[in-house]
Amino acid sequence: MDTPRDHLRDLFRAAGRRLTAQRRLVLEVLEASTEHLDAETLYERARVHDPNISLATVYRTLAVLKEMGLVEEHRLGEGHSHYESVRGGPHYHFICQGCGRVIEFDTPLVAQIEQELRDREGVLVLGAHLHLSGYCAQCQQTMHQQEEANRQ
Amino acid sequence: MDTPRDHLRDLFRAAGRRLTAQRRLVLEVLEASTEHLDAETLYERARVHDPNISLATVYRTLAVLKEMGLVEEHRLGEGHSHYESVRGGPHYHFICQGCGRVIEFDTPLVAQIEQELRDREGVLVLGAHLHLSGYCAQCQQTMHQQEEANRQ
DNA sequence: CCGTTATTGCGAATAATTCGCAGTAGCGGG
DNA sequence: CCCGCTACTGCGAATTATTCGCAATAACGG
Repeated sequence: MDTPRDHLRDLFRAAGRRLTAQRRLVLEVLEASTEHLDAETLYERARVHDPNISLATVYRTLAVLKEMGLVEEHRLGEGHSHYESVRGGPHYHFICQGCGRVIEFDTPLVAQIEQELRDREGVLVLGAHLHLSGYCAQCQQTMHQQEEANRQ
Repeated sequence: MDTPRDHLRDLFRAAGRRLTAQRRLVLEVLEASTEHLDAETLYERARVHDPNISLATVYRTLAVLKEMGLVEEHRLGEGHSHYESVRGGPHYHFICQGCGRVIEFDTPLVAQIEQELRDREGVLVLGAHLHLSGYCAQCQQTMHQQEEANRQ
């Protein structure tokens, strides 16, 4: 029976790459977090376990993991990216323009859209990012209150 | 009866902003293109009509237009953004990881997803980006051929 | 036509990511 | 278990994309 670790090494071998301590570490840090981490945060957390790891390696590792489909990159409107390990099914994001809060959700309708596009265009869909934006319930209320205040 | 130009000025006035020649130009360049332009390209094209316009102004104008909802920003995996003037309905993108080709499409299912989220979370959805990726029909074929070649 | 002040152009500053290179370490084979 | 090949790493410098500070300019309401 395969241990998860062996399985991981096989994945790398199959991709013609080497499973290094740094790559394992980056992946572990990502999997240990439920949030989406940016490269800098990831770097800091990884450094706790390996003070010698470099930021460049973090970036290079993220690129590799992304290419292997183990990690997903999100660009939520800021200047930098956030990364997340791919487990469970795909899921999508709503980001509040007021407070920056991110709501994650899932829906089978995206798969349906992929299906449609596959049928219509003959494409092979490997990844899907759905990024809604607007205002969360809380911020909508805040805005209404401000409007009333301005009207005085 | 309003001319389109007057209408544009009103839009800016309503937002407490001024309609300058540069802003008009950036918008015109964007509307004249069917593709998504990045800031640099936009800058070059704008310079044809106004050699003095600066790249900083292009960026600032894009930020304003985006805030006003006249322009949409797309981050399709590269290091930089692409911009597109908002006309017609919303539409979504598939990008081929092989050749970089972008297929635009539309589907009412996204509106349905928005609806669901609105009902479930009480959020107000203002923008939706759906970004699928994978391989186009052509690149899939190319890949199969390469695989066979490697097998020899 | 005037005054206020948003906007611009310029070049410098930042932020995020990538690169070049010399040294290190995976891992397949003996 | 050791060797050799070469992918990978750390480092600091280089790029790329975008933003900022500031003095000069120009929109537009009155």
